[in-house]
Amino acid sequence: MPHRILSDVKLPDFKDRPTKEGDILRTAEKLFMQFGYKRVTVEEICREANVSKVTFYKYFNNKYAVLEDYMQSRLKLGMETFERIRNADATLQEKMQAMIAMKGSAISQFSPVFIHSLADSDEALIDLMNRWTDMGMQAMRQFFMDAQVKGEIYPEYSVDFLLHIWTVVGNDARSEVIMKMYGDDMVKLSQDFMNFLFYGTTGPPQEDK
Amino acid sequence: MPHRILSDVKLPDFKDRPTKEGDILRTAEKLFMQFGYKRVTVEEICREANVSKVTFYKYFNNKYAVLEDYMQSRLKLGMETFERIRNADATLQEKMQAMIAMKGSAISQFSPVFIHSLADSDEALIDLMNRWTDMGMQAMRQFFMDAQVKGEIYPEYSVDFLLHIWTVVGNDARSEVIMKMYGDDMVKLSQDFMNFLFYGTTGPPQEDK
DNA sequence: GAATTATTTTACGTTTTTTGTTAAATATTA
DNA sequence: TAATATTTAACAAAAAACGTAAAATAATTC
Repeated sequence: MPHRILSDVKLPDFKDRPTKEGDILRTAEKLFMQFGYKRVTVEEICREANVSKVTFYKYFNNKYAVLEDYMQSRLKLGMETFERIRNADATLQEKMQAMIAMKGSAISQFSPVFIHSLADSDEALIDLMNRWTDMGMQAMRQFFMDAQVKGEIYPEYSVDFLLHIWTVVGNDARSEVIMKMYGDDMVKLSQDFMNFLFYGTTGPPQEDK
Repeated sequence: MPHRILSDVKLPDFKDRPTKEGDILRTAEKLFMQFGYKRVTVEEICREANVSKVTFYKYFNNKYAVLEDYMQSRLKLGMETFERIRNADATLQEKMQAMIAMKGSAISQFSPVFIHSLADSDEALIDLMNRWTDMGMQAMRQFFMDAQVKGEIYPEYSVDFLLHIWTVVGNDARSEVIMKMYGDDMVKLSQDFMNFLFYGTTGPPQEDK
């Protein structure tokens, strides 16, 4: 059931939500990803999001409600986006680039810390998330294996190593530090990351365009 | 003032401490780095370190005492080690490899999260740490700039980008996931990381030994 | 510009978490 | 066997986080 143009792919974030509620969700996402669910307090979310506690409790019953809301949106959007990229008419490199350029590199949607912190939360949520994560990892593994067979990737790396690096660098690509560094020049950002992923510090071969 | 053989360089960890005290320090380090100082509780340190609370309070007055102890050792050892590598008779690549192979990649001694979490702690500690961090970053920047001039590094990358990637990948090199992945095959680990840093997924040129 | 709605500030009582200590039981080491 | 180290369990005290209320400001809408 393929196809759509790759540049068409975009992950909408929570930007469609009314400001304050969106601020809360975006901030919670950031904090959850970095520190896990439990370590983050609602007071902290409020502080970081520039939202007062009253406003918070106007939109959400408690921290857990934010988690549910966040997970639901992210999973839905993430799955759609990933499938589109997967089925797109494009080379491996183009697809990887699309995933990086995308806010939240699709495949590493949830940080290890976050996943771990959910150990004793709602069963249904965890299951859903695990299924999604597994599916993503599986697909990514396939990407890398194919590319290795085709000789596009150095065959000595273990697939697990590549998978891990991809996760780490992917997560980093949307970190605050990087964002500040590149402003909104997402093109340059994803270019640099792609070059680095493919060619390391040595940089791309010189016989370019 | 230079010189010593590079392979001579090793960062002793807290291994010289009697078991339980060492366990506490090592565990605290890991947790502090990942989550910052404030978010970590002494009960958590105890749990992770397999040490009872009474034993903890036998060796340390409180969490802050652990922090001080940890910082002091790390800074001292880190500075010595870094200086040795810096002054060693070796190529840039060899030096970088040495830093990665070293437990704790010297330059990115302290995680951003940890540093940030110290915002409202003891002045003296913070100053010390900042001086050390700045020094390290400065030196690393010099490394990269030199290498770029010499053509060893793709000149299109900004030094800030390289510095950041180095920090991220360096931090990752000692993450749990990676450790589990490589067991204790530190040679293969640092080899893979070096290859990746220098040549990306494409891997090293084929005219090898 | 008046009325409505959204948001913040402050304050507070309640609940939960974390702290640090005690005493007794169990391992470990010399 | 004696001395030392460590753990378990229980606990009071302190600190942190929760969730709500009332009144004051800000922003929006009509």
